[in-house]
Formats: sequence, C-alpha cells, structure tokens
Amino acid sequence: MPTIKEVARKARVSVGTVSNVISGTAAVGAELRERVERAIRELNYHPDHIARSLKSRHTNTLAIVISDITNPFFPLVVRGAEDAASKNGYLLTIFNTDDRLERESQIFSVLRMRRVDGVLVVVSPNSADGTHVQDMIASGTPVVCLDRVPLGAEVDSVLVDNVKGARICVRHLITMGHRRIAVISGPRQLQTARNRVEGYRLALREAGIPYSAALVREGDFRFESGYRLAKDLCLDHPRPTALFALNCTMGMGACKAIQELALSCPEDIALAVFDDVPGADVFRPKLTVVSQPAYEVGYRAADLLIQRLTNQIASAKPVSIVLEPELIIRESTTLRLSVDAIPRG
Amino acid sequence: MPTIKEVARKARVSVGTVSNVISGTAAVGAELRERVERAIRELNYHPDHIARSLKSRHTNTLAIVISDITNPFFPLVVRGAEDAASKNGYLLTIFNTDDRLERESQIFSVLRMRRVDGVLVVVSPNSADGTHVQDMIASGTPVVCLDRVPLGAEVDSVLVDNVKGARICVRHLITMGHRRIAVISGPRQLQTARNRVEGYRLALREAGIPYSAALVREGDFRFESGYRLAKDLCLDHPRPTALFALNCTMGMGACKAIQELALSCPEDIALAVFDDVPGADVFRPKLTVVSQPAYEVGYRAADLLIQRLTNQIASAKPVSIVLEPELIIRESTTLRLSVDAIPRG
DNA sequence: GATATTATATGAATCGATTCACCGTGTCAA
DNA sequence: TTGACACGGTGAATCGATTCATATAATATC
Repeated sequence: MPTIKEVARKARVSVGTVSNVISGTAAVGAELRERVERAIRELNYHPDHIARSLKSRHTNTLAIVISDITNPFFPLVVRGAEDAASKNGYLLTIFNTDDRLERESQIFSVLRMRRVDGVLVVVSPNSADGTHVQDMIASGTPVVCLDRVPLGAEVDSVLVDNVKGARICVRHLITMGHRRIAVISGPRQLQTARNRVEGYRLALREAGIPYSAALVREGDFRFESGYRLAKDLCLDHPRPTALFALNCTMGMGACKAIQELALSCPEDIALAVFDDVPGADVFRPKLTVVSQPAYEVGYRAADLLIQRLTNQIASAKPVSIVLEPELIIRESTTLRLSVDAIPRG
Repeated sequence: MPTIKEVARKARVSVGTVSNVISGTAAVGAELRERVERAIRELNYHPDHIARSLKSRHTNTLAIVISDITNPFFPLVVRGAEDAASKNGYLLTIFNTDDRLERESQIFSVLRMRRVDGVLVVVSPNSADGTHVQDMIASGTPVVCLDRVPLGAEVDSVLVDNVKGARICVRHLITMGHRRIAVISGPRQLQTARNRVEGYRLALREAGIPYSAALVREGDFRFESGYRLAKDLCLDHPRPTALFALNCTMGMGACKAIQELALSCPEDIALAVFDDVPGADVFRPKLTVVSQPAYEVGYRAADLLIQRLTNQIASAKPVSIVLEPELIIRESTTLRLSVDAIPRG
C-alpha cells in the first residue's frame, strides 16, 4: 500500500500539497495538481482512512444497536439506515443486544473506544433512565433513539405514533361489529406496548365500550407468548370475537394458536396485528395489520443523526420525529358481525 | 477523553509501561501495575482504538456485503456473522449491493481504505471472475464467499449443498406421485440457480422421468417473476401438478399466483420452495420448504474468516465448507396423487 | 568481588494522514 | 521603489497508541 509520502516523492511535491489536492481544502496550481494526480493514479494510491481519522477526529462510522436483526421489523430499519449512511459517506456497524441491558452498555463502551461518530439505538426495555445513552451524548457523540425512548432522556428520536396505530386498528374492529376485543400486549415497562394499549383504550372509550382488564394480557413480544396467550383467550368463556396482537411475532403465535384450536379466522375469531407480517398479503389468513414505516424510521433516523454530526441543526433541544403508521385491512378482520352475533356476557 | 500520556503522568510511569499493563505483552512490577490501574480507573481511561489500529495494522473490523438485508434469507446470516464476530472482539459493518456489481466494487474499494481486516461477501450474480475479490485477497485481506463463489476464484467459502437440497425436495414430490413438476428458477448466471436445477434433473433421472426444458422457467429471484411465471405455468395445458420455486421470494409470488387463479394448494397444484419462508409453519398453505442453515452459514463464515486472520489455518489453499439443507415437509405438497390422477402428455 | 544474567522500566521512533505557521514569488497601488 | 497582499507551496508538529533499543537495578554465577 503506497502512502502519501510516496505519492509526494513521485510527484516531487510536499505531502502537504498532496493532501491539498486530495481534500481540495486549498488551491493548488494546475501543473502540480496534474503531477500529483498522475502519481496517485500510477501508484494506485488510496488514502488510509485510519490515519485520517486519528488526526481529523471523526471516523465517518455510525452504529445501529438493535435487539435482533432476526425480528422482521428490523431489516427494513437497518436497510433504511444503511442507505442514508452510505449516501453520506458513512459506514454502518450493526449490533444485536437481545434486549439485554448489560450487553447494550458494553456495546456503548466499545463504541466510545472506536470513536464512532454517532449511534442509532433501539434501547432495551429495561434500560430505565438510559444513563449509557446520556453519557454517550454528554461525551459528544450524538445518539438517536428509534422506536422507543428511555424515560426522561433528552435525546433525538424517531418514533411511530403507536397510540394512533392501535386506535385506528381497534376502531376498525369496532366498525366491523366487535365489542369483545382482546389484546395480546408486550412488556409493561416498554413504552411502545403501553402506548399501543393506550390507543386501544381510547378507541374503546370513543365507542362507549367499557374497558376490561381481563381482556388485556401481557406477553413478552415473542412468538411463544403470543401463542400461549391467544390459546388462553380462545378458550375463555365467552370467547373474545377479535384478537389484537401488539407485535408481529406474537401475532404469528396467535395465528398458530387459532389454527391448532381448529378455529377459523375471521369466522370464529378475528385477528389484527400491530406490525407488518411477512407474507401477510400472500398467505392465509391474510392478516389485517398496522404497518409501520420501518424503512423510513431507519432512513430518517440516520439522516437526523448525520445532520447533527454536521451541525446542520441549530437547536440544541432534542428533535423528535413521529411517523404515521398505516392500517392495512385484509381478510382476517373483514367478516362483519351482525349485532346479534355478538356473544352476550 | 484522557490519553495514555495522562495516565502515565498520573501514575508517574512511562507511556510504555501503561501500554504494557493494558496489553499484558510485557511483565510489569506489582507496584507500578497497581499505580497504573488506579490511574486508569480514576481517569476512566479507555484506549483509543483508532490510534491503536494505525500502529498495529489491524482494525478488528469485519465487513459483510450482501445484496439486501430485506431478503428474508439474510437476517439470520448476518446475525450468525455478528455473533461470531463479537465473540472474538470484532465489529461487523454491513453493506447492501442490490446485486449491482459496480456498487460491490466500490464497496470493496472503501473497505480497503478503511483497512477492514476481513470480508464476508455474497457476490453479485454478474461478478463474473470476481477480480475485486481476487484483488482484495492479493492485497492481504482475506475474503470468505457465502452462498456463491465467483467462477474460478481461489477463495474460502461457506456454501449450502444446493444440488442435494433440490434433489431431495423433488424426490419427495415424485414420491407423492408428481410427474409433471415445473421449476421456477433464478438467473442462469447464478451458480446457486444452476445447482438447484441440476438437483432437479438428477431427481428426475433417478425416477426415470424425462426432463422437459419447457417446465423450467427462468426468473430473477424476485417476487414479481415468481408471480408471473407461476401464473404462466398454471395456465399451461396440461397444467403441471407441482411447482418448485427456487427461492423464497419467488415462492411467495407463486403462492399469490395460485390464489389469484382460485386454485387450491395442494389439491390443484402442489408447491415447494427452496429457502425458508417466514411464517411457513403458521400460515396457509403451510409450505414445504428446503430449509437452509442460514445462521450457521453466517457464523461459520465469520469464524473461518477470523481463523484466517489469526493464522490458525495452516493451508494456504481455499477452505470450502458445505452445509446441508433440510427438507421440511408441510401441507403444500402432502396430497398424494393416485397414479391415474397424473395427467398424460 | 567481578561479571553475567534476568527483570523492569524508559522514551524516542513509528504508523499515515491533516493542519498550520511560514516562506518565496509575483502583482498592484501608492 | 517599496510595502501590501494574494497565491502556491513547504515541512514540521500533531493525533494516541505500540514497539523496541537502551538503561538501570537486582540477582545469580564463578
């Protein structure tokens, strides 16, 4: 690998001049510029990014810290982030935490040593006050939180309007004649889960339907819990007429439960899911879902982060971008119940 | 951010001694070691990884270059690679190429400038002889190819036995009574696609069924082409009794086509897919698939790469790891055809 | 007691870029 | 003619670590 010195020697100029030609920071005469460019070409010289980073104090590297890329919500987020990053000359490094706080903190420590320029993070449910996030920001490395924000943290964020998503979905179920709508929720400490439940409550209240705590079951956003809770709910008397799973994987679990009980969807029980489900428009039952703009979440977040890095944002106050989810109605909820089809308490 | 110098000053030792304490490369007396450790703690010192990389000539960073993380095959691969990487103290940077060769080459150039220690790559279909891969290896950066290998390239690889996967799947279809089995294939220049077709041919030959080129249609591994080709095939006279889609997204396209034609699967036409399909065991039709050990592909590949980096591999010759796919039989192929149900010529 | 050996510790050189104080030359106005 | 100024160009200092030749002290050997 040739160095800038060798280029300088070959072009019979100083290293400073070579640097100027490359970065374009200072004017260089036509003659020398020509010589330098030729030397670069002939030596097939590429500047060493490590050395550059050492002096210039930035690495042009971003990190994205998520729970698990295997969760179908994240690939699009990561793709969006990578597109925004590479468009601006940044690299994206990826980390899975499995929602374990100690792993998350450890990763943050590594990121500091690595002098990563900025961090995108989906904080783990139990990250409480998010001191590691605050520390990172305090040490001069901007952070953007995706999807969730640690309580009381002063940090940029890109969120989806979870309240609204759940609300329009439940409103739809009510329109279809459902009154006994059960919810398969996520961990109580997750704001995401709480907001979705909140949307559910609001939709019920609008329709004058009493809220029943017995219809809201807490899972852990994983397949197994969706499966188990759906089974429980389907065996309840009276059985709910509709199930609303608050994320994709639990929705799939619920789907499996319904099948195993030989119930049909939506005839015996309707099912709606928060989150896109892969193949939801191809397989049966075609699921009604609340679709989140996952790609946009990643893209906008990385973009916001880069704006911070390049001081394009005047305000020191946290910026919060809230994106709109979209209700996609499919077969799993489109059987209209007549009023007397509603089971009575 | 404190530097090694400040630590040295605070502990009243030389920077060399601090470095020795941290890296453990040389013996340090108990007294000084104690002082240094205390200084590190009190200053909350973390070594600067950039400076370290500049001198030590390695970055502890790996790259994974794939076509699109959004393709359901890749998240598990990436997860496996990240697990292996982080276990060994490496970071993983991710790149999407959308199978565009010029983007791939550009990324390789960036990776060289960044002094990435090693590269995992799923080469793009038209990467021909893979000169960029060869160049990278020649310049001292090891590369492991996943899933596909550029023709004639001398490079480590982790592959799945595509011939075998297709063969056992088609064998299964034949066992179920199918004789007119159509294939929705991928781009001819992709070895992956060719190998799967080869497996199909072998299974036919074993069973003494003549191969008919008309039954093998070439798609591009995307949803649309799977959809279109499946529609064509379903409208053929006589209609094939089974469809075998050679990747996941085309399989989903085929599924949609079958539904739109109001055919039922497997009664009217059976469907098997190469690749896992998300939700294949939950939704209807429950698809028979050839499941690839995607996580293991990523994990083993990163592991192999790290072994190369740490000179744990004696042989200079390329290592090739071939993993076994697994046939998962589900409802979409399990209707047994009686012999006289087989359409004739 | 002199010398060889071992164990520690030091600090300057190095990695490959950027940056900036400084210098030479030419142009222009006074 | 001279001073001011712009323009090009130079090369040493710098970033923060590692590494190695060298120095010193302590111990072992004869």
